[in-house]
Amino acid sequence: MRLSQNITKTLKNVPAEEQAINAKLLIRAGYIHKEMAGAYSYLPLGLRVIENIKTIIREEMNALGSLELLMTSLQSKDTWRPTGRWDDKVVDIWFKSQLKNGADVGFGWSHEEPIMMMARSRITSYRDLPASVYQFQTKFRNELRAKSGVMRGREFIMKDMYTFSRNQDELDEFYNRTKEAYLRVFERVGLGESTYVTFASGGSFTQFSHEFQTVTASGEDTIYVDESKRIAVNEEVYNDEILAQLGLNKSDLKQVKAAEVGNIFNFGAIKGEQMDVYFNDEFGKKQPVYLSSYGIGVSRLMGVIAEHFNDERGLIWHPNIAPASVYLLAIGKEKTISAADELYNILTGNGVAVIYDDRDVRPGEKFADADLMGIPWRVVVSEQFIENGHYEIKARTSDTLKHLNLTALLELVSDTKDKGTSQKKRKD
RNA sequence: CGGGGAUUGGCGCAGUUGGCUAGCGCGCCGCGUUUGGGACGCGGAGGCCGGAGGUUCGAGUCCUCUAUCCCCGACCA
Repeated sequence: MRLSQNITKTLKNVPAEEQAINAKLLIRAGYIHKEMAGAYSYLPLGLRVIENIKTIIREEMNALGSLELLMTSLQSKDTWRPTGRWDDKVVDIWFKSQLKNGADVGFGWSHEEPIMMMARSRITSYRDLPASVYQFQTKFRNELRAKSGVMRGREFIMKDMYTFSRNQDELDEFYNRTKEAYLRVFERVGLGESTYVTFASGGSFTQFSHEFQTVTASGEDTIYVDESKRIAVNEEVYNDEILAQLGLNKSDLKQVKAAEVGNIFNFGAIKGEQMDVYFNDEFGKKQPVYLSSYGIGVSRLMGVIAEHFNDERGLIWHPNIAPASVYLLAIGKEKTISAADELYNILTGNGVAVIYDDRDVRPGEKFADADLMGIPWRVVVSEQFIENGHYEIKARTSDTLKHLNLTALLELVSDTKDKGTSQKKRKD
């Protein structure tokens, strides 16, 4: 993209109402716009990050054999009746409204019940199982208090996956594969080292659910991390008995703040029984469908990453999710500008995402914006090096300047992104 | 939902014990000089002071109500 065409401008001042680092940086750099507390729009740059995160998740979910679909945001009251979760006293974060005819509708805060309703008439035989679907959806949750920028919104983007299984073993097998896939997702967005599989409350369904918690000072949860085992325990289930059960020693655990970026649930047969979703097994016997559900907060993930990777100059995106790989600018007049135009076309033609700062402003401003936006590579076309066909290149994370010819430049900026799932790579 | 803080051009802020055409910085527009880390000069535009009601000769400033935002806590399937 040409920066002269971008609708946003970077800001020197942050709106005073934003305290969270993620919101400050994302707003200053032009990634998001606040509509109201807990509701943010994704501007062109922000949307690119969201889409890049989604692409990674999509690849990993597809590799599990799950199929993408898209459910509705409007939900019927009847759908939620069997489990009692339409009741505001049971679920206190509902947004609700009425149709013109007076019928109640809810705005989806989860799609567990709706997916079961959908499955009821479609999954009728053991031959239909196992099956898995996922979606990227806007969820609505009427939080009493929105906070922390995009980390706890009333409207947010979530990837939710639902898997139907014939029995507990089959469910567990998928559950464990998904756990691995989730770890790959967090690895690929750059949070691998600071994200832990965390034992958390399983609600009324199982003893535990598994959360994926990223260590960050702005996190809302307190967890106890065993760094060598790469496992953590949420404080909500932290006690001697459970530590013994998990084989963890109190002395190995470190208490840290963390943000929940993913959560996976094992519902067993309960949802199927509650919602009357049964199938006939090979003996013609009626059996409940086993359900498991898997969530990743996509927009929250962007916030956590922004919180996690930044410095005094601004954001620092991992190459896999950055809105562009290269921030290109020319210093000088006609000659360097036309050389930069040419380089822009070459890079773009080679599939490199480029933010081309073609604005008529001084270099210092462009450097500052390149840093604030957090683009992995900064490429400068200048008179000094144009003669021998060299470009100046600098990584966002380093102060070292390199001078490379076109071939070397292309190689460098294309190499930083991974090319798909590690699963895919193995198959190749 | 309990407690605390805030609301004045697009953004950040100032505005004394109520007083005259509500200021400053950033940003924006025009002209010129500039061009390797957010340049400078000159000239401009832009404000129902969150909203409603009240006190007063006079309200950004005082009173009442209300809305919104932020933070701490509670909540978070």
